[in-house]
Amino acid sequence: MPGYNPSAIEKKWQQYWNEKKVYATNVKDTAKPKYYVLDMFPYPSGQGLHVGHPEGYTATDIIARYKRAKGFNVMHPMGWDAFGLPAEQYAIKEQKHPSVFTQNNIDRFRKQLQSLGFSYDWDREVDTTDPGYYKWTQWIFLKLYDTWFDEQQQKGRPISELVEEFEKGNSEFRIQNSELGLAEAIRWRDLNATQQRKVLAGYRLAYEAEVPVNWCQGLGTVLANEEVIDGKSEVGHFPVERRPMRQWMLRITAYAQRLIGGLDQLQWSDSLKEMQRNWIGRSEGAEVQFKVDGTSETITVFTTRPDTLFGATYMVLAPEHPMVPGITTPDQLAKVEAYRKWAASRSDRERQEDTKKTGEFTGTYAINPVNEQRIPIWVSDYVLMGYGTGAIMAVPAHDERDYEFATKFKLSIVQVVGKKQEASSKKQEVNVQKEAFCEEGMAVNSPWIEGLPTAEAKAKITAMLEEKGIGKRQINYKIRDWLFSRQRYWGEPFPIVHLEDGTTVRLADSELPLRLPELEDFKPTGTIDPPLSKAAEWVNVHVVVSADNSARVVPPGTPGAVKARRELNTMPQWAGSCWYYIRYLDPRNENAFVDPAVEKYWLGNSEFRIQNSELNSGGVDLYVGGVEHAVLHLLYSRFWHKVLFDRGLVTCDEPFRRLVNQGLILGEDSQKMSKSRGNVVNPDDVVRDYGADSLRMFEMFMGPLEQVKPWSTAGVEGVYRFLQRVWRNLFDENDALKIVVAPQDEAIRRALHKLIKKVGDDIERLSFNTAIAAMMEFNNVLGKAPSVSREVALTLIRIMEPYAPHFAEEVYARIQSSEFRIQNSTVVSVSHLPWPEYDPAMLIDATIEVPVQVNGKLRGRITIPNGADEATALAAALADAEVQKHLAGKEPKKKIYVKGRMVNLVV
RNA sequence: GCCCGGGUGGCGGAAUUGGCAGACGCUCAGGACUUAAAAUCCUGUGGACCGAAAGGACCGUGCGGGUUCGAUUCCCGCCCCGGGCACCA
Repeated sequence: MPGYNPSAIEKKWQQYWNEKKVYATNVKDTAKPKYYVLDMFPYPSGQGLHVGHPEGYTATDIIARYKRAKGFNVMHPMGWDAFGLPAEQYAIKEQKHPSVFTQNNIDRFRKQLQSLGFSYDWDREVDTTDPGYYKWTQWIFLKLYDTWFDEQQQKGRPISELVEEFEKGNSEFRIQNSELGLAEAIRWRDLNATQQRKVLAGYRLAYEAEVPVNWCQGLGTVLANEEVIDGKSEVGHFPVERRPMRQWMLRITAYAQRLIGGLDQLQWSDSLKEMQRNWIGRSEGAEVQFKVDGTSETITVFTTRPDTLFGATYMVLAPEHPMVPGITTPDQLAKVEAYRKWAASRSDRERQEDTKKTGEFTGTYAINPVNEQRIPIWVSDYVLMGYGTGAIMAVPAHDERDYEFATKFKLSIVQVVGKKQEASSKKQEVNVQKEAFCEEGMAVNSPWIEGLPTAEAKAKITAMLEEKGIGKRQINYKIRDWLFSRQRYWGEPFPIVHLEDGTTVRLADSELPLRLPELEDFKPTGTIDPPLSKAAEWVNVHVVVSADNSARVVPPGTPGAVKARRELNTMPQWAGSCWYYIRYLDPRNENAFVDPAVEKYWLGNSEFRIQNSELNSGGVDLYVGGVEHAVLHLLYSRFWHKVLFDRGLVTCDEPFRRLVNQGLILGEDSQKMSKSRGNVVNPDDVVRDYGADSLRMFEMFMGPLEQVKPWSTAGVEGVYRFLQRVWRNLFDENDALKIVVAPQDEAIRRALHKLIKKVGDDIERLSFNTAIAAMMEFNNVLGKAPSVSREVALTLIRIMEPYAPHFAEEVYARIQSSEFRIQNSTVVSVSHLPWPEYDPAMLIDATIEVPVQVNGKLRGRITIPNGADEATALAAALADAEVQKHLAGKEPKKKIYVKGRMVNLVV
């Protein structure tokens, strides 16, 4: 059957591209500017590909193909984030090893992706479950383990440098460890090895801690804060409870300021940056010390409104605050203890759902340091131990929560902020007895800062507190350290062993990868013991520990060997995806996680800057993926990257320079696609019925990439018809090429040059839908032409290639073979043609049509020479019959000519 | 409650720097081809008004106001939708 037939051509070209490695990247071709375009790492689920996947993947593929044609060295890889719960749970159910299931899924996913004609360099494929990959995940973990954060320099430094600082006895680096109760004057060399390890453990970016964690019984593991939504697990929606457990943590809080600051230079959407800022939650304020009346103790509170200090009429401690038992009076003790028990029994969920104020009076008073007033100290669970100091000064006049509490427990409310007086406006009443006034304004009833606007009042009172030694400026963050261990089998094992003295040491690099033990039964144990506890032989080892605290596993009886137990937890799924974009650059390197020269070219931010670009081109140039990773992957990954940067292992400080979130594709009924609604579209079916090129084109034609939009089968047919129409403009009813060698008429050549410019500009700004519209428009014009020249045909398919690569390749091959035989040895591909240049002169028409308005309303059109001056244009406008009619003989009092745009006459 | 997006025909959307609102596609209607249908091609398709017709005049980008010769675009106030955060002091 003649005509455009995708099923007959697509497989053929996919195979050709694969065999000839048409899209392989030469990483060392550093003479060219680089462009790194990345898709978010897919989890190869058993469900296979969803129509949402090709949306982002087609967008990046268009960019990749376009940039190659523009002379860039393009990195466009794909791989698998393959560790994780679904495969493990399925494997348990099916009594198979998860690796088998994972490999099957990967094969299916790869096949599906290849059926869409993406120009990935498949030789760079990575798989997080491959020991050749996770060796380096473990290696990076050890870099975190071997790094401490220097607050002064705001930078991660090698732990060996901390040891040097300790050895020097530098007073700025006091040896601290609460467990050991070390004295001020302690010298590093006086500590034994165990003590030294315990001290260092308190500084490492990867550390173990006994903390209240999110335990999810349903998943049999703990979860990070970011993985818990409304008290339930993000995966599977199982209930999550607070439970103290010893777990591995990553000190992401140390990087809070850098993670916020780094956002400014990124080309990300405002909403995404805002989500990260909110999650990190920076608050500027002050810490203030309150004396406890009748004792020598002080309570430190954190406030963002130090200007309201004069309005603090009581104080609240979190129920878990360590000072509560000590300060509670004997007659209140029973009540306070009962309250503490009750509060402890409440889950996070209950707390979130029920925000009614509860609490008890401790019987004790504090002294407000600014006015010496005695204020009662209460205990209430509306103050959280995990934020600030776990204690607040309550200012009910200017804080809604405090107001609610004060009203309920009949505590006094004193106004210390009023509305700003503005000369013209009437003074509006603020009645803090009726309602808290939480806005900024002007300090009142506050001797030190009377009459000052809020911002100034904050600054002044903070300075005064610092001067008097009763407070200081303080910045707090909401973000908590990242809980990094999981009680599951299918993840990276920690390259860590536990010694009998209760300390941990790392494995030496030469011990990596630490492979997962083969287990018959890798089900969760039903307790907090991870499945790896079942691998007794693997767990119990003998090691030799070197001076730098790294261990090598040795046979028992080796001189110097000591007993050790391996860490039983595994890493969370996020570990592998934190750095995959680096591994793609050098995926088979066995000696380094990436070759430094390769890293510098592809990610470095100084030497290979794109010419004439104001933007710093370091990192991945374009990253496309779903918004669901806003505070998970994207935060974790930035954190790891900054640590690697600090340690000199990568040369740019942000991994993803420009990031775009593709919008969700809804079902044809504008509802979320779901099996239960029966509105799920399977890409395989679309490819079968219309071909990959139509699927690709339609997904781009639906609307702006970032927007949520519904699927439309009629719309797919629309772009399919478009491809057929292009085909028919080039081939006759017997598929004989009908293009001619004679030059094309000028009107069409002009339209073509405009199209070249339009499509290029639109791709640059990711406006793929308008580029397709322009191609359609051009093709409509072409269809009316008596013939199509070879030059026009080649240019058109070159422009279409990023969108419809199989189509373009087929047409190109037919044009080629009609003219000369293709040598078998050379790889011929339309993708090797450079992007066409447009001739600026061809964009300018000799005459232009300009609308003429009278009093702002469109009344006529004039045709004038392009570039005509104002006088010419106005004369033409005034001479126009329609315009004359509306002027009704009146002389315009104002004549406006916007060059080449329009004329407006005002009468 | 707070923060960030957004609101344009029957539908998806376009209008890039304040300058012809509705490009392009879908849908629908009419026509050509055909014994017929499909496919294909052509014409029309924001609303309402006057006119037999050619044509003419009006309204229109969530709502109300403002700036401007001119506003989908800028400013103020409000309504609605989507997303995020939420006792974080």
